[in-house]
Amino acid sequence: MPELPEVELAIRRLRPFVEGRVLRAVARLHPSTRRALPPAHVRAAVGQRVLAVARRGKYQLFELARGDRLVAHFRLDGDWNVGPADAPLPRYARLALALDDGRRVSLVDPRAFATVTWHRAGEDPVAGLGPEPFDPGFTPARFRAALARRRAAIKLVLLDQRVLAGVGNIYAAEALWHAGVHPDTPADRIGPSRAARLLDAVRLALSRGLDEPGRVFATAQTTATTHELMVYGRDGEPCRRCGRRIRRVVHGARGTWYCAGCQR
DNA sequence: GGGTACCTGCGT
DNA sequence: ACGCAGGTACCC
Repeated sequence: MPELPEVELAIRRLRPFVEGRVLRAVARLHPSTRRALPPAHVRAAVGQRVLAVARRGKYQLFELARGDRLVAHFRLDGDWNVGPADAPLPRYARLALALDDGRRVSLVDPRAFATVTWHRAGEDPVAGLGPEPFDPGFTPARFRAALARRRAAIKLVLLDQRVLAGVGNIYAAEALWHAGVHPDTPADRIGPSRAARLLDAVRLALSRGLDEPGRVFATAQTTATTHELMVYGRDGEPCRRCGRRIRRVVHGARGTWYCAGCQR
């Protein structure tokens, strides 16, 4: 599932191919992309140069020459494929951008949940989105103040993109494990020191997703390699810190995995 | 705060 | 053949 780290890595791979290129055509290949991007918006985007690709949370912003933007969101399993424009489309291609150098960027998305939308210059396409987790201005005190306004389970609050941008189901569970915080803890009962620990844990969990795969990383209690998960999806397996069986519960129709031994 | 829709592959 | 998974928008 693409969360902040996977989206960031996808953008880094894509940038060399699209920055500076002109969009020659946009093909909408599925009802989902036809709904999100009507013909008038396709016409507005075609012919423009892509100046840059930026990320906000899990959103990808294609900055076009006239100041408007195409904004992509991978949702559950979107990804980019880059290839020659005359090659067969990849399986599950839902949208294709033809570039002026003969290449084609395809949005590959089996479940067709991903969206690409167009936004006029001056419009904020990500209004209401919370701070970036790695923004140095996002301090533990600000994080704690945001949590203090919420009574819901911390697991749900971490997923709320208005509180923090880019954390999804996987990294929320991972961060709570790193911080030793129980997922059902009411957010407003997390004090300054635990908030600071949790913000560090969010950053650690996201960093591991951004890291070179297979790199060894260590905490005080554990050693693991990057992209190895501590709790997510490990129902019934032993906790890597204390050995207790990882449990799975459901929060608002979404699985949460945690260790009852070391998350309080 | 919960419920539903969107969509398709996959596990059962 | 059935039903679940999941991020977000939109319903109340």
